[in-house]
Amino acid sequence: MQKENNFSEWYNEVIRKADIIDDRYPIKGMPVYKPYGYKIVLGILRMLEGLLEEEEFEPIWFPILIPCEIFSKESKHIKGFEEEVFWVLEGDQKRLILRPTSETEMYYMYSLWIQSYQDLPIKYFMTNTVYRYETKATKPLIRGREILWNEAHTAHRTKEEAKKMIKKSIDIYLKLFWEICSIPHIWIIRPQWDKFAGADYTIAADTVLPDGRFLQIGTTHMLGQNFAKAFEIKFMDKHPYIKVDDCVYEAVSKDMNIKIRFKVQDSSIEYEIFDLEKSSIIRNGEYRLDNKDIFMVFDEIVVKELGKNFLENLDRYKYVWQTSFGVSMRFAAAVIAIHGDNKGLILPFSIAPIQIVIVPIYYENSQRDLVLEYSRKVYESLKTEYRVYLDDREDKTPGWKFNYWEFKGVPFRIEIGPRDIEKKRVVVAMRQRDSKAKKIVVELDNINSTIKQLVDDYDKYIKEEAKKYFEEKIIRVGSYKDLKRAISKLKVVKAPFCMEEGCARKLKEELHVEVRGTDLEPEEAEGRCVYCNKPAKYWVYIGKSY
RNA sequence: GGGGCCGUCGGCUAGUGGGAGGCUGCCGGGUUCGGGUCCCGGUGACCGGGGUUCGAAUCCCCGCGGCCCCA
Repeated sequence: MQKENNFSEWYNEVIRKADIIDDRYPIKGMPVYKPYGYKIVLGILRMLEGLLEEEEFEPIWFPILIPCEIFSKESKHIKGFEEEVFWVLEGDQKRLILRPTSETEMYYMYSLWIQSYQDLPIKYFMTNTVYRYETKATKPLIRGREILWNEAHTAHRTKEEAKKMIKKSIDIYLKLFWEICSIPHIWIIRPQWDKFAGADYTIAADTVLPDGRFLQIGTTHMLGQNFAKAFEIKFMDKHPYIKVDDCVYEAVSKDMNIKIRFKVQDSSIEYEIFDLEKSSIIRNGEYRLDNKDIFMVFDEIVVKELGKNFLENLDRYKYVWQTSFGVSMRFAAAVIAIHGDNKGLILPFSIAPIQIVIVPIYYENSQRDLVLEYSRKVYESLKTEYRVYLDDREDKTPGWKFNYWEFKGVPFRIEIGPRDIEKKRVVVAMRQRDSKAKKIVVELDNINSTIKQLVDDYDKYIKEEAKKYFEEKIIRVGSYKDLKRAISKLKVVKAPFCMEEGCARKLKEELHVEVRGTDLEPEEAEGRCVYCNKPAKYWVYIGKSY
């Protein structure tokens, strides 16, 4: 089983043999996730939930079914998804769908919940399953019809806040992807023709699998006010008048360089309009209050004196700004595919279902009890801090167990035999890429502190390996010839591009590659488009993809 | 959306019109145990439905499922 030569075969074999999935369940694209595999996926999702909760997101649950009228509300959204939803019949009527993503069902309720700016921001997440009717070939964890994932949905008062949330989502995912799981990846702004249906723009994290294909492991969407308008998610905003003193209020327009100041009296309001540049009063006046709300009178004065444009937010009944972002179990596929080797899985320490396995070794029955007792002691001393498993099966030889647990990607193995008991030590073996485990003799007395150190070493080791791998996967090319050669060598490329959709389509037809998009800070290109030879606009990422 | 290939014990596979066999796993026993011990015995399958035929795992049709290629 060669990972480099035939990745697809390797992947299929590993996920079955390592007890990740059993795909014999007879529905296309719906395999069973076995405990070992499910624990990996859950471990990742729990880490993510923890990170979200640190940022004051709250968990929430919505139903799995969406009435089709609600689903259809945002026109671009439904266009993007209508062909790939599962219908649920009510009687013989197609009225319900299995959610393919939760924007519509959530935002239907958001419109009921949000009334005031004080209700904002809303930051909810949901770990759930979504359903997409895939007709093409499916692949466990990578493309299925049932997707386990975590989606977060926020609503904000201003565009700026929403933008900040986009940035925050990237920070959160960066922690999960790189710091915790050591998956190298790049953040890419998707081209307009490839954004999420209903979004203003989409930013996605892409990694590259060993077969040279991009795999999207996380996405974050600026939804703008598209869903807000479709679902009427409006709120009464804070008035723009700032109280500067007793009975004195001010409003400022930086665009117009103008400030207006109100002084509230018993039955009237005096106002002064300043030119901020010249710091002089342009004009002033007085208005009768007539028992009206002072802020309504402020509005009247502003409109009359300065026009509706003075404060763009004078209409205080506004649509929210929204973002949504998600990470699916696809990410677990990246962890398996990128770290694994020809001996099976290699798992990041923090998400490994079993972090340390203890293998007792003995030659004759007289040693057996002693070794097992010693092994149990070591097990007890480690189990509060780590997920440890004592493999005391007697029908398997130590050599068999070594290979078995290495296949499953257990980071550390502790070998305990008669020699170790004598010397009050253990042998710790660390999972290594494509070679036998690295063995380290550890004194029993400082086993806990040594393992702590070894965890750091292990983490650093898989990060270095992954980084090396990833750096070789992305190649900068300037010509079509080089692009073609790179693709044939199972790489993805960064190339100058004209940014025309038609050009991207032709590239897809000819080389079956996709234009994935630009860097977050798009890198301007000076030369010619790698395909059509017209002047290039930006360097973009191009490659085959899942 | 279009095309191709495929489906045999739990897994891998041989058999292409007339005996369903091997390896592995699993169960029992013995032997081994610091890198997948070895031996003996047992267990276990033709994806579902229809058709052709004296006779079908094998040929034909439909369905379900898998893999690959093209748009």
